[in-house]
Amino acid sequence: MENTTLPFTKPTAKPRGRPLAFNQDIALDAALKVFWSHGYEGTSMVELTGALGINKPSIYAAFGNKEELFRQALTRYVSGPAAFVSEVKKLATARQVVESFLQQAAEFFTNKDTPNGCLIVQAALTCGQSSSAVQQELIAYRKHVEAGFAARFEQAKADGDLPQQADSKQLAKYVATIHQGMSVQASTGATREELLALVEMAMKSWPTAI
Amino acid sequence: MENTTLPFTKPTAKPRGRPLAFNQDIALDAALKVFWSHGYEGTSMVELTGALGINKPSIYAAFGNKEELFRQALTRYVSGPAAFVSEVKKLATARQVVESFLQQAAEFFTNKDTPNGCLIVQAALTCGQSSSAVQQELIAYRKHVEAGFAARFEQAKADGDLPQQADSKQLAKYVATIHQGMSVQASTGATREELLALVEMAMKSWPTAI
DNA sequence: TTATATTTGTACTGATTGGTAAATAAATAA
DNA sequence: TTATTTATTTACCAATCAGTACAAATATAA
Repeated sequence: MENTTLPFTKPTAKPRGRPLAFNQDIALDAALKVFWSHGYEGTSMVELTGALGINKPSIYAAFGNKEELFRQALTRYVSGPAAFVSEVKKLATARQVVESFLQQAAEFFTNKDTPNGCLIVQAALTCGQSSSAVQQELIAYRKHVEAGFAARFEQAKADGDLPQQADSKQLAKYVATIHQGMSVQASTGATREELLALVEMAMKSWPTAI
Repeated sequence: MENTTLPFTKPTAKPRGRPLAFNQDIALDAALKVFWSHGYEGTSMVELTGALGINKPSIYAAFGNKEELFRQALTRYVSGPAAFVSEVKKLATARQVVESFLQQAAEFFTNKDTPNGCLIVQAALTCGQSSSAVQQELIAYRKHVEAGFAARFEQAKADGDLPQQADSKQLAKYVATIHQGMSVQASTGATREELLALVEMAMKSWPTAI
C-alpha cells in the first residue's frame, strides 16, 4: 500500500531536481499579453524572453515551442479574460445576449490593463504563410463561436424572442462582424465611449418578435 | 533653343542605357496583390521576386526598398481598385452614400480576381514593431477616410437628409466598423451574398430625417 | 558525502530576413 | 568601332529568426 491515495499526504509529486525559477501561470500570462499586442508572427522569441524574464531554453522546456506556447496562451485567453464570450449566451433573450456580448466586448477591448482589441482577430490576420496552421486554427475558432451564436438564436426562435423567419446564421454573422470591426477600431485608438455608442447603434438593427 | 519645347518631338526622354526588362506598372500590380494577400511584414522580398519575376536588385533599383514598394502599391490601391471609397461620397444622400459604399465593399472584398478583404485593414493589423512607420501611416489613412465620411454626413445634415441631432463622427465610425468587420469576414471565407445581406441588416440602423 | 534528477545560463546552429557590391549584358552616342 | 549609360545576374552581407547542445547550478535521495 502506498500512501499516495491517503488524503494526509500532499497529492503533488515531490520535485527531484533543481526547482523552476519562475511561475508557469505568470509566464503564460506575460506571453499572452505579448501575443495579444503583436500577433503570432509579429512576436519573436527574444521579445518573449524579455517579457517573461526567462531564457529561451527554459521557455522551450516549459512550453514546447513558439507555436505550442501560443496555443497555451490562447487557451488561457478564451477561458480567462475572454470567457464572457461563451458565458453571455446564458442570458434570457437573444437581444440580451447580443447587447451584453457587444457591450462587454467594448469594455474588454478598451481595458487599460490589457492590449486593445481581440487576440484572435489580431493574430489571425497577422499570419504569413509559414504559420498557416495557427491561422487556420484561429479562423476555425472564430467560426465555432459564430456557430455557437447561431445555435443560441435558433433556441431564441423556439423561445419566441426572435421572429420565426429570422435567419440565425445571418444574425450570428452580423454580430461577429460588429465584434471584429470593433476589435479593429479598438486596436487603432477608438475609446470605450465610442465603442459603446457603436453598440447602441448596431442594436437598432436587431429584430423583435411581434 | 532646344527642341524640348516643341510639340513635334516626343516629350518622353530617349533612353540611354540598357532598357528595363519589365513593365513597372505590371510589376507594381503584382506587388500589390502579394501585399494584399499577406500583409506588409507577412510578405518577404524573395516572395516578391517570385511574384514579379524580377531579381531583387532590379526591384530595389526600380522602387527603392520594401517599404517604398509597399507605399507605391498602396497608392495604386487607393487610386485604383479602392477608388470607389472616395467616389461614393458624391452620391445625393447620406443613406445612398453609405449603402452604396458598403455594397461596393462587399463586392470588392469578394472579387475573385483579387485577394479577399481590404489591404489596409489586413496590413495595418499585421505589423510588428519593426514596421511601425507603415502601420501608423495605414492607421492615419483609415482615420482620414473616416473623417471624410463624417464631413459628408455634416453636409447631409445641412442638406436635410440626416436629422440635426445626428452625430456625424459617430455615424462615420459605425460605417468604418462595419466596413472593417466585413473585411475580416471576407478574408476568412464569407461569401458575397452573406456580406450583402449583412449590409442590408446594417442599414436598418441608419437614421432617417423626419 | 555521493549519486541522481532537473533547471539554469551561455553560446551556438542553420535558415531566413532585408539589402547590396561587383561583374556582365544590352542599349545609345560619338 | 569605341565610349558611355543603364539594367541584369550572381553572389554576397550583417542581422535576425526559431530552436538547441552543453556545461554549470541546485535540488532530492541514498
